[in-house]
Amino acid sequence: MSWTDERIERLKAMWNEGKTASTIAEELGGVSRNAVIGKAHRLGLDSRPSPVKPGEEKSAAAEPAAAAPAPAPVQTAKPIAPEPTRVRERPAIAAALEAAAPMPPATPAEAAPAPAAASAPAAPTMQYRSIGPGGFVRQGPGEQQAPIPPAPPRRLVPAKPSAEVADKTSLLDLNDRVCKWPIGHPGEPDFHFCGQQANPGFPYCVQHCGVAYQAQLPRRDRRPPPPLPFGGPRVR
DNA sequence: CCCTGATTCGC
DNA sequence: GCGAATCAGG
Repeated sequence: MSWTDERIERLKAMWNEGKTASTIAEELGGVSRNAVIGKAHRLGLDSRPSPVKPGEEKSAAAEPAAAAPAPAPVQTAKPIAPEPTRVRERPAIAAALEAAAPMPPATPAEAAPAPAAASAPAAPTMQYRSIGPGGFVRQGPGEQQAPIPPAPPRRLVPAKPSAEVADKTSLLDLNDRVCKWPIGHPGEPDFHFCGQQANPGFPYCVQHCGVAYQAQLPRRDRRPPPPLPFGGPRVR
C-alpha cells in the first residue's frame, strides 16, 4: 500500500484528532502502526506526548561534561498536564469551547458556505460546536452517527452508465477538489459520490468532514461500534 | 504482558 | 521515502 494523497490527508486528520497510531493504521488499512508513526514524523506532524523521554538514551552517553557545568536554568516546562488518559481533543479547541465566547466564524473567508444553504434547519438554541482541523463543524456527541458510511463493495459488477447516473458524480469525476463521500453502495445503479466542493486539504466537503471526523467520546460513553457489514478492517 | 510514540537504519 | 526493529515509559 502506498501513501496516496488521500491516505496522507486521512492520516493527518486522524493524527490531529489524537487518534493513536494503531487506530490510524487500522483505519487506513494496509499499513502498520510503525508505518503510520514514521510517515507522521516525515510529514512533520506534531509530536505526541511520548512515553519515551528524549532526554537520555540507554547508551551511557559518556558526555564529558567536565567543563562548564552549564547551570542550565532548569527547564520547568511541564508540557503535558496530568491527564491520565489520552488526548481527546486539541487543547486549543477545548479552551475555545469552554470560553464559550460566541465566537464569530474564525475561519477566514467562510470556506464554502454555499452548500450549507439548502440544508441545516438552523438550530434555534445556541450550541457549542467542535471545530475540526479543517474548519468544518464536528457533530456533537448527541448527534453522532454510527461510523459506517463508506459502504463495502457488494458485488463486483460495475454500474453501467445509465440515465440515472448521468448527472451524478462518478468515480471518474473524482479529483481532489470534489467531495468523495460515497452515496449508496458500489455496484448499485445509482451509486455515486457527493461531488460538492471538497474542504481544501480533505477528501470530503465540509458537511461530510463533519461526519467523517468526529470528536472522540470518552471510552465509557462510547457506543460499541455497530457490527460491520463485512469482516472488518482487520487484514490478518 | 499489554499499550504507547520515537528513533534508527537497511532497503 | 519507507517501515521493521528496537527502545523505553505507562
